[in-house]
Amino acid sequence: MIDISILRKNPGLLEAALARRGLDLDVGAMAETDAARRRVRAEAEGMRAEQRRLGRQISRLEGGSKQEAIARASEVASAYRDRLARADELDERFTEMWVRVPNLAHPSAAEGFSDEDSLEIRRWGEPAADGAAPKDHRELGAALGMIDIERAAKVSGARFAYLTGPAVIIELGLVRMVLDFLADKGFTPMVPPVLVREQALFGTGFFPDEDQQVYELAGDDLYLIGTSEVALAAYHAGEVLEEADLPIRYAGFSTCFRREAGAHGKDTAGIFRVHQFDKVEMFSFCRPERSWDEHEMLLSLEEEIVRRLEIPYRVVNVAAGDLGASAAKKYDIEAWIPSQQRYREITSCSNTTDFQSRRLRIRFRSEGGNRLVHTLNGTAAAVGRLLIALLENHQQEDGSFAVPEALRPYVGFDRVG
RNA sequence: GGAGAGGUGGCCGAGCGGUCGAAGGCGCUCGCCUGCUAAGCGAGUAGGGGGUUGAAAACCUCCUCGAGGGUUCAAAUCCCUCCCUCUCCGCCA
Repeated sequence: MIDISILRKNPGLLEAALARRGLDLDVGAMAETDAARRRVRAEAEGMRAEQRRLGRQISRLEGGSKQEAIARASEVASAYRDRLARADELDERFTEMWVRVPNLAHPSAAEGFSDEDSLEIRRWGEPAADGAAPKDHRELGAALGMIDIERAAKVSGARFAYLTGPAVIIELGLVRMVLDFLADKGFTPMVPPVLVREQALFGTGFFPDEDQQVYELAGDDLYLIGTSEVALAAYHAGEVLEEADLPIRYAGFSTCFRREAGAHGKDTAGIFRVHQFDKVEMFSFCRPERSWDEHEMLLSLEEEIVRRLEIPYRVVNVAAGDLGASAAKKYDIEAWIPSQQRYREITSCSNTTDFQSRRLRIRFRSEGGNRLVHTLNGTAAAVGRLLIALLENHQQEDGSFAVPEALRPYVGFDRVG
């Protein structure tokens, strides 16, 4: 949710912002409904004030004059109820529209509407030439006893995998390496709940826009998170934080669940796009003034992790029209995938400014009143995709996999195969 | 899963149909006192909408005592549903 004052003071600006995202929402209807709801609510409140005045008199009256006053108050009360119902109705109609308005894209977000419009910022490392790394992660994973997709299909269907043997040790080592690295930078490690209420998903902006991506439990009003961002953001919902405590940074490790509805036929090979994977996610609550610095910092941490794993990558600035509802700006890191001879997304880092904190009511105490914090999130390690990048980029001529130096102390071996 | 007790401001905690957005305490802010600090004394201190204003301040007003409904002229207070916490029993990694 964005600050409503832009609708009241500068609807043209809002229209332009929506156009930049390729959205065509009826700003005029929003402004009209907003004005109507305020007018009607003011009328209702006037009636309510009168009713309360009468109520206070009644408590001091006796006998006949009391009965008379009660009759009068009764009339006012009923008129108020009608007006209030009308105001609630208008509120609801307005909210339905307003909730669809995404965050305003930052001026520095790339122009365009799809992933092809992403703006490359920089590259690092030497991409393996075609043929130099002959096997894809699927072949390697099967040959080295690390990934079993066929049996996963038997048990759970398409887009699932068993990680087996050395892959498990590598996952745990990777997670531990990244948590150590982040703890050292002031992040508090967390293992959050993976089942959350609807409110957490609405608060983070996944609802109503991306509800088709989210698994819902049949018997309970709970949903499986697609990223620990949801549980980490909602952790401080409704709270007033101390300014001196900011920024508050968490490193959440959790399994993530995604329905991948509408992705049929896309990335069907291997574990690039699966329904379940484990991930370490960075999340930060900070003062609004520093969120753009914080964004750059989170990106730099992501890059450092990928560099330590010696994976060639590039950083892109995602196009405004390709952003999720909550993000004002987003950087993706894309790893070089030799078998595909192109860069593929392995991390993503967003500044959601006050979009989530407004919905979740997360504020901080500051001079002159409480203010909304800014929230940011960034992938530290998406295990499945990192495993792909690691296997393909560090495969050896003899078909084995060489563990990158930085990871060796955490896994206890230096090669597989 | 069964039984019981609770959810009140930044925190603790009283109130159990009207004068209550709410006693008291802690914390915080300002002032006084004091070699310094502590203590003491005095004052202030919930959040969120809307209106008014060029904007702010000031002012007016509504909402919020876990959430949502209901009864009533009037609800923190009575009724219903749900959520959460605690205790006991059961079950369990």
